Amino acid sequence: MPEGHTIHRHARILRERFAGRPVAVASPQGRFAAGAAALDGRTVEATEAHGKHLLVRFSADAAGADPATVPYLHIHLGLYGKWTLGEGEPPEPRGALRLRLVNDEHWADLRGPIACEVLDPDGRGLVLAKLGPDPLRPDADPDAAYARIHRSRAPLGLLLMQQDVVSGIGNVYRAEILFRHGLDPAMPGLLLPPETWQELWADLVTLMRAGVRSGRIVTTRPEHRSRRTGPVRREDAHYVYRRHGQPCRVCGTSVELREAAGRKLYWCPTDQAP
DNA sequence: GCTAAATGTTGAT
DNA sequence: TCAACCTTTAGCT
Repeated sequence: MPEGHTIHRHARILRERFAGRPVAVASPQGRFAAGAAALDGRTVEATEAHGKHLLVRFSADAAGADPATVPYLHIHLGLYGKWTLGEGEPPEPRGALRLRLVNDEHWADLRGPIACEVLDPDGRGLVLAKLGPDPLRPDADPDAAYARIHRSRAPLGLLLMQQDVVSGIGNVYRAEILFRHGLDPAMPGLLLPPETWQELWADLVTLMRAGVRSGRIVTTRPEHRSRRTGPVRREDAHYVYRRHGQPCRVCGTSVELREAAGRKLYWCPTDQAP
Protein backbone atom coordinates (compact mmCIF):
# COMPACT_ATOMS: atom_id res chain seq x y z
CA MET A 1 0.00 0.00 0.00
CA PRO A 2 1.92 2.99 -1.19
CA GLU A 3 1.49 5.61 1.48
CA GLY A 4 4.66 7.23 2.79
CA HIS A 5 5.70 4.33 5.00
CA THR A 6 5.91 2.04 1.96
CA ILE A 7 8.19 4.42 0.09
CA HIS A 8 10.54 4.83 3.06
CA ARG A 9 10.68 1.07 3.34
CA HIS A 10 11.56 0.77 -0.34
CA ALA A 11 14.25 3.42 0.00
CA ARG A 12 15.84 1.44 2.81
CA ILE A 13 15.63 -1.90 1.04
CA LEU A 14 16.98 -0.53 -2.22
CA ARG A 15 19.84 1.12 -0.33
CA GLU A 16 20.70 -2.14 1.41
CA ARG A 17 20.68 -4.12 -1.80
CA PHE A 18 22.00 -1.71 -4.40
CA ALA A 19 23.98 1.15 -2.85
CA GLY A 20 27.73 1.32 -3.38
CA ARG A 21 27.79 -0.90 -6.45
CA PRO A 22 27.27 -0.49 -10.17
CA VAL A 23 23.85 -1.52 -11.38
CA ALA A 24 22.43 -2.55 -14.72
CA VAL A 25 19.37 -0.44 -15.52
CA ALA A 26 16.91 -1.51 -18.20
CA SER A 27 13.39 -0.75 -19.33
CA PRO A 28 11.99 -3.96 -20.89
CA GLN A 29 8.71 -2.18 -21.57
CA GLY A 30 10.59 0.51 -23.48
CA ARG A 31 8.78 3.45 -21.94
CA PHE A 32 11.81 4.40 -19.86
CA ALA A 33 14.40 3.40 -22.45
CA ALA A 34 16.26 6.72 -22.63
CA GLY A 35 16.39 7.12 -18.87
CA ALA A 36 17.54 3.56 -18.36
CA ALA A 37 20.32 4.02 -20.90
CA ALA A 38 21.46 7.17 -19.11
CA LEU A 39 21.72 5.34 -15.78
CA ASP A 40 22.89 1.90 -16.91
CA GLY A 41 26.18 0.84 -15.33
CA ARG A 42 26.42 3.75 -12.89
CA THR A 43 26.88 3.24 -9.16
CA VAL A 44 23.91 3.72 -6.85
CA GLU A 45 25.12 6.26 -4.32
CA ALA A 46 22.11 6.96 -2.14
CA THR A 47 18.38 6.52 -1.83
CA GLU A 48 15.93 8.87 -0.16
CA ALA A 49 12.21 9.03 0.47
CA HIS A 50 10.28 12.27 0.86
CA GLY A 51 6.60 11.66 1.42
CA LYS A 52 5.53 9.33 -1.37
CA HIS A 53 8.48 10.23 -3.60
CA LEU A 54 11.53 8.01 -3.97
CA LEU A 55 14.84 9.38 -5.23
CA VAL A 56 17.92 7.33 -6.12
CA ARG A 57 21.17 9.18 -6.60
CA PHE A 58 23.55 7.72 -9.15
CA SER A 59 27.24 8.41 -9.68
CA ALA A 60 28.31 11.34 -11.83
CA ASP A 61 29.97 10.86 -15.21
CA ALA A 62 33.45 11.04 -13.70
CA ALA A 63 35.26 12.20 -10.60
CA GLY A 64 35.25 15.97 -10.60
CA ALA A 65 32.27 16.18 -12.95
CA ASP A 66 29.91 19.13 -12.62
CA PRO A 67 27.71 18.35 -9.59
CA ALA A 68 24.77 19.85 -11.46
CA THR A 69 24.84 16.79 -13.73
CA VAL A 70 24.48 14.16 -10.99
CA PRO A 71 21.51 12.06 -12.07
CA TYR A 72 18.63 11.14 -9.80
CA LEU A 73 16.06 8.50 -10.55
CA HIS A 74 12.71 9.86 -9.39
CA ILE A 75 9.84 7.44 -8.79
CA HIS A 76 6.29 7.95 -7.66
CA LEU A 77 4.22 4.78 -7.46
CA GLY A 78 0.83 6.41 -7.75
CA LEU A 79 -2.00 4.02 -7.10
CA TYR A 80 -0.80 0.91 -8.91
CA GLY A 81 2.95 1.16 -8.89
CA LYS A 82 4.79 -1.77 -7.38
CA TRP A 83 8.31 -3.01 -6.74
CA THR A 84 9.07 -6.69 -6.96
CA LEU A 85 12.40 -7.70 -5.44
CA GLY A 86 14.45 -10.82 -5.64
CA GLU A 87 17.86 -12.43 -5.42
CA GLY A 88 19.97 -14.17 -8.01
CA GLU A 89 18.96 -14.40 -11.64
CA PRO A 90 16.01 -12.14 -12.48
CA PRO A 91 13.04 -13.86 -14.10
CA GLU A 92 12.15 -13.42 -17.76
CA PRO A 93 10.47 -9.96 -18.02
CA ARG A 94 6.69 -10.31 -18.22
CA GLY A 95 4.00 -7.72 -18.72
CA ALA A 96 4.52 -3.99 -18.55
CA LEU A 97 7.90 -3.85 -16.83
CA ARG A 98 8.94 -0.21 -16.71
CA LEU A 99 12.26 -0.54 -14.92
CA ARG A 100 14.63 -3.30 -13.89
CA LEU A 101 17.68 -2.89 -11.66
CA VAL A 102 20.18 -5.75 -11.49
CA ASN A 103 23.50 -6.21 -9.71
CA ASP A 104 25.57 -9.28 -8.78
CA GLU A 105 23.16 -10.37 -6.08
CA HIS A 106 19.80 -8.65 -6.42
CA TRP A 107 17.19 -7.51 -8.87
CA ALA A 108 14.31 -5.06 -8.54
CA ASP A 109 11.41 -4.70 -10.97
CA LEU A 110 9.15 -1.66 -11.12
CA ARG A 111 5.67 -1.76 -12.68
CA GLY A 112 2.94 0.79 -13.09
CA PRO A 113 4.51 3.90 -11.53
CA ILE A 114 2.99 7.25 -12.27
CA ALA A 115 6.45 8.81 -12.38
CA CYS A 116 9.73 7.20 -13.42
CA GLU A 117 12.21 9.76 -14.71
CA VAL A 118 15.76 11.00 -14.49
CA LEU A 119 16.23 14.38 -12.81
CA ASP A 120 19.22 16.61 -12.26
CA PRO A 121 19.75 18.19 -8.82
CA ASP A 122 17.60 21.17 -9.81
CA GLY A 123 14.80 18.87 -10.84
CA ARG A 124 15.08 17.04 -7.55
CA GLY A 125 14.88 20.40 -5.78
CA LEU A 126 11.68 21.26 -7.62
CA VAL A 127 10.07 18.00 -6.53
CA LEU A 128 11.05 18.51 -2.91
CA ALA A 129 9.99 22.15 -2.89
CA LYS A 130 6.39 21.05 -3.48
CA LEU A 131 6.31 18.84 -0.39
CA GLY A 132 5.26 19.67 3.14
CA PRO A 133 7.03 18.12 6.13
CA ASP A 134 7.15 14.30 6.17
CA PRO A 135 6.53 12.71 9.60
CA LEU A 136 9.02 9.99 8.68
CA ARG A 137 11.90 12.39 8.16
CA PRO A 138 13.91 13.52 11.18
CA ASP A 139 14.44 16.94 9.54
CA ALA A 140 10.69 17.56 9.22
CA ASP A 141 9.26 20.73 10.72
CA PRO A 142 5.68 20.16 11.91
CA ASP A 143 5.24 23.89 12.56
CA ALA A 144 5.47 24.54 8.83
CA ALA A 145 2.47 22.28 8.29
CA TYR A 146 0.56 23.85 11.15
CA ALA A 147 1.12 27.30 9.70
CA ARG A 148 -0.63 26.14 6.52
CA ILE A 149 -3.44 24.37 8.35
CA HIS A 150 -4.06 27.20 10.76
CA ARG A 151 -4.64 29.79 8.08
CA SER A 152 -6.93 27.60 5.96
CA ARG A 153 -10.70 27.37 5.97
CA ALA A 154 -10.45 24.04 4.13
CA PRO A 155 -11.56 20.95 6.06
CA LEU A 156 -8.89 19.12 8.02
CA GLY A 157 -9.71 15.91 6.18
CA LEU A 158 -8.69 17.58 2.94
CA LEU A 159 -5.61 19.36 4.27
CA LEU A 160 -4.07 16.17 5.62
CA MET A 161 -4.17 14.66 2.13
CA GLN A 162 -2.45 17.63 0.50
CA GLN A 163 1.16 16.69 -0.03
CA ASP A 164 2.27 20.32 0.00
CA VAL A 165 0.88 20.61 3.55
CA VAL A 166 2.04 17.28 4.99
CA SER A 167 3.73 14.66 2.84
CA GLY A 168 3.36 10.92 3.07
CA ILE A 169 -0.18 10.69 4.42
CA GLY A 170 -2.66 8.80 2.25
CA ASN A 171 -6.30 7.86 2.56
CA VAL A 172 -5.70 5.24 5.25
CA TYR A 173 -3.54 7.31 7.59
CA ARG A 174 -5.82 10.31 7.01
CA ALA A 175 -8.95 8.49 8.16
CA GLU A 176 -7.22 6.72 11.03
CA ILE A 177 -5.36 9.67 12.49
CA LEU A 178 -8.52 11.79 12.53
CA PHE A 179 -10.34 9.00 14.36
CA ARG A 180 -7.59 8.49 16.90
CA HIS A 181 -7.77 12.16 17.82
CA GLY A 182 -11.54 12.41 17.79
CA LEU A 183 -11.48 15.02 15.03
CA ASP A 184 -14.36 15.77 12.68
CA PRO A 185 -12.92 15.55 9.14
CA ALA A 186 -14.99 18.58 8.20
CA MET A 187 -13.43 20.82 10.85
CA PRO A 188 -11.85 23.84 9.17
CA GLY A 189 -8.08 23.79 9.53
CA LEU A 190 -8.03 27.17 11.24
CA LEU A 191 -10.02 25.77 14.17
CA LEU A 192 -7.41 23.13 14.98
CA PRO A 193 -5.71 24.02 18.28
CA PRO A 194 -1.91 23.96 18.16
CA GLU A 195 -1.71 21.40 21.00
CA THR A 196 -3.96 19.06 19.07
CA TRP A 197 -1.71 19.36 16.04
CA GLN A 198 1.34 18.55 18.20
CA GLU A 199 -0.36 15.40 19.45
CA LEU A 200 -1.55 14.44 15.99
CA TRP A 201 1.93 14.89 14.54
CA ALA A 202 3.58 12.86 17.28
CA ASP A 203 1.06 10.10 16.72
CA LEU A 204 1.70 10.17 12.96
CA VAL A 205 5.42 9.77 13.60
CA THR A 206 4.78 6.74 15.80
CA LEU A 207 2.24 5.09 13.52
CA MET A 208 4.14 5.67 10.31
CA ARG A 209 7.45 4.47 11.79
CA ALA A 210 5.68 1.30 12.84
CA GLY A 211 4.37 1.11 9.27
CA VAL A 212 7.89 1.28 7.86
CA ARG A 213 8.98 -1.52 10.18
CA SER A 214 6.07 -3.86 9.52
CA GLY A 215 5.22 -2.88 5.95
CA ARG A 216 1.54 -2.42 6.83
CA ILE A 217 -0.73 0.12 8.42
CA VAL A 218 -1.98 -0.85 11.87
CA THR A 219 -3.63 1.88 13.90
CA THR A 220 -5.79 0.03 16.41
CA ARG A 221 -4.89 -0.33 20.04
CA PRO A 222 -4.89 -3.93 21.33
CA GLU A 223 -8.03 -3.39 23.43
CA HIS A 224 -9.98 -2.54 20.29
CA ARG A 225 -9.12 -5.71 18.40
CA SER A 226 -10.96 -9.02 18.32
CA ARG A 227 -7.78 -10.55 19.72
CA ARG A 228 -5.51 -8.61 22.03
CA THR A 229 -2.41 -10.69 21.51
CA GLY A 230 -0.63 -12.27 18.60
CA PRO A 231 -0.41 -11.03 15.04
CA VAL A 232 -2.93 -8.31 14.15
CA ARG A 233 -5.56 -9.69 11.80
CA ARG A 234 -6.24 -7.71 8.67
CA GLU A 235 -9.82 -6.99 9.73
CA ASP A 236 -8.52 -5.64 13.05
CA ALA A 237 -5.96 -3.23 11.66
CA HIS A 238 -8.07 -0.07 11.28
CA TYR A 239 -10.63 1.92 13.22
CA VAL A 240 -12.65 3.37 10.36
CA TYR A 241 -10.88 2.95 7.02
CA ARG A 242 -13.05 0.72 4.82
CA ARG A 243 -15.30 -0.06 7.76
CA HIS A 244 -18.33 1.77 6.37
CA GLY A 245 -21.54 0.42 7.91
CA GLN A 246 -19.73 -1.58 10.58
CA PRO A 247 -19.93 -0.65 14.27
CA CYS A 248 -17.26 1.68 15.60
CA ARG A 249 -14.73 -0.29 17.67
CA VAL A 250 -15.02 2.22 20.49
CA CYS A 251 -18.66 3.36 20.66
CA GLY A 252 -20.57 1.01 18.37
CA THR A 253 -21.99 3.71 16.10
CA SER A 254 -22.12 2.75 12.43
CA VAL A 255 -19.03 4.04 10.62
CA GLU A 256 -19.89 6.61 7.95
CA LEU A 257 -18.62 6.99 4.43
CA ARG A 258 -18.60 10.09 2.29
CA GLU A 259 -16.93 10.97 -0.98
CA ALA A 260 -14.76 14.07 -0.62
CA ALA A 261 -12.51 15.44 -3.35
CA GLY A 262 -12.87 12.17 -5.23
CA ARG A 263 -11.65 10.04 -2.33
CA LYS A 264 -13.58 7.99 0.15
CA LEU A 265 -13.59 9.39 3.64
CA TYR A 266 -14.52 7.19 6.59
CA TRP A 267 -15.32 8.43 10.07
CA CYS A 268 -17.33 7.76 13.22
CA PRO A 269 -20.05 10.42 13.62
CA THR A 270 -20.08 9.94 17.40
CA ASP A 271 -16.39 9.85 18.30
CA GLN A 272 -15.63 12.46 15.66
CA ALA A 273 -18.62 14.70 16.22
CA PRO A 274 -18.26 18.38 15.30
C1' DG B 1 -13.20 -17.22 -12.14
C1' DC B 2 -14.81 -12.63 -12.90
C1' DT B 3 -15.56 -7.67 -11.79
C1' DA B 4 -14.98 -3.54 -9.37
C1' DA B 5 -12.43 -0.81 -6.55
C1' DA B 6 -8.15 0.48 -4.39
C1' DT B 7 -3.16 3.01 -1.14
C1' DG B 8 -2.37 8.76 -5.75
C1' DT B 9 -1.27 12.24 -8.86
C1' DT B 10 -1.18 14.60 -13.26
C1' DG B 11 -2.76 16.66 -17.23
C1' DA B 12 -6.44 17.40 -20.41
C1' DT B 13 -11.15 19.09 -20.98
C1' DT C 1 -14.61 16.58 -13.68
C1' DC C 2 -12.44 12.81 -15.93
C1' DA C 3 -9.10 9.71 -18.13
C1' DA C 4 -4.73 7.72 -17.57
C1' DC C 5 -1.37 4.80 -15.24
C1' DC C 6 -2.20 -0.95 -15.59
C1' DT C 7 -1.52 -4.19 -10.69
C1' DT C 8 -3.56 -6.31 -6.81
C1' DT C 9 -7.18 -7.64 -4.01
C1' DA C 10 -11.84 -7.82 -2.05
C1' DG C 11 -16.04 -9.52 -2.90
C1' DC C 12 -19.01 -11.72 -5.58
C1' DT C 13 -20.87 -15.88 -8.22
